[in-house]
Amino acid sequence: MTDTPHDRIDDSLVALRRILRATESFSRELAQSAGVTPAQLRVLQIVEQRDGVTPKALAQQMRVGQATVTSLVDKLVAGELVRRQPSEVDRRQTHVMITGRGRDCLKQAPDAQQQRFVRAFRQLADWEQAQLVASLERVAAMLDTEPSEASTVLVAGQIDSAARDG
Amino acid sequence: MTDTPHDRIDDSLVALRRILRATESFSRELAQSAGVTPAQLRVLQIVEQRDGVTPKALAQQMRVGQATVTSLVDKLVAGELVRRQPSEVDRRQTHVMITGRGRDCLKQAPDAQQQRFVRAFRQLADWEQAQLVASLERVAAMLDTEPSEASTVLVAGQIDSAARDG
DNA sequence: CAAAATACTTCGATAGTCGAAATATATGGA
DNA sequence: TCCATATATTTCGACTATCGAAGTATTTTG
Repeated sequence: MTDTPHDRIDDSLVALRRILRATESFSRELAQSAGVTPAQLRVLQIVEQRDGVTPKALAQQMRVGQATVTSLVDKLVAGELVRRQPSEVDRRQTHVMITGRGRDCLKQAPDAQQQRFVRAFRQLADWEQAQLVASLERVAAMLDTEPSEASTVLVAGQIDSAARDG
Repeated sequence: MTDTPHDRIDDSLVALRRILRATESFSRELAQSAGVTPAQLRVLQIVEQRDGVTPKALAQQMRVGQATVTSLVDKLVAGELVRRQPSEVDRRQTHVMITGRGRDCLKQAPDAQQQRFVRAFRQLADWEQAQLVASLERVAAMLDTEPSEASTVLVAGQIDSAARDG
């Protein structure tokens, strides 16, 4: 037993995979209910938090090419969830700004999964919560060496509402 | 402090997001180094574990449409990583079988990220490992209500090799 | 001021994904 | 037996995400 770390690693990875899958599918649901695709939602979330962010910064934070960002922003602009505003300072740049409709879009997502998580989390004892956070952070550190650019909260809007109304 | 579960939930979600991102990008790297795309790799992993699996089962396990599976299997077949074999019993069905080349493909992936995880994990004390697994499973349960169909190990092939050679 | 760098968009290509329609086979009555 | 219905899969058409390369506009540098 002592010399079978294999099983535990295996279990960890299975659990990680479950987390991954749940989060993926949550992200898909959420995006759908908000009327945008997951990738578009990521952009929208970032733009909400860093209003006026440039496409380049978006690309870096999301770790995709600028061309991709252009195409995603195009779609959000078409849906009037964000708008482009040319920079006054450096006219090569544009700023991506969230619109009222964009904010609404972020707010109104029902997000079954996340509420479930939040609800479950809040029922844990204090020490359990603390331990869970510590464990998660530890795992994250084990996986993620990067300076960890974008640590945009999973779904910023919902956290507030879900965590508050208890 | 006691009435600010907000921060902890927030921290959890940030950590989850980091895990998610790390796993995503790991999955991409891995897939690339194996010469297939992430989605194709998922198929390959499942086929390795359940040799002769049908497209329908694949679709259910991966939670995508059958059309998607067809297209993914097409590509793997083109690369000779799997082959299709018509069922003898029910001739509507086909079985997807992994080839030698497919197995090689799964084995030879370098996977920087995962090795890092495995290495870090194995350096933890016994009780820490146990606790981490418990926490991960707990979080997975909190996120994932489903009967959790596909819990294919994250990357089956690597675990063996990485966990063994210690 | 000309050359090089930078920010962004456009264009063409590939992959994943879906739903609907088509095809082949199986099964269950009458 | 034969037909209607159900099932397994593929094909087809459409859309999104993504990339790299080329193009455009602007800034910085020498």
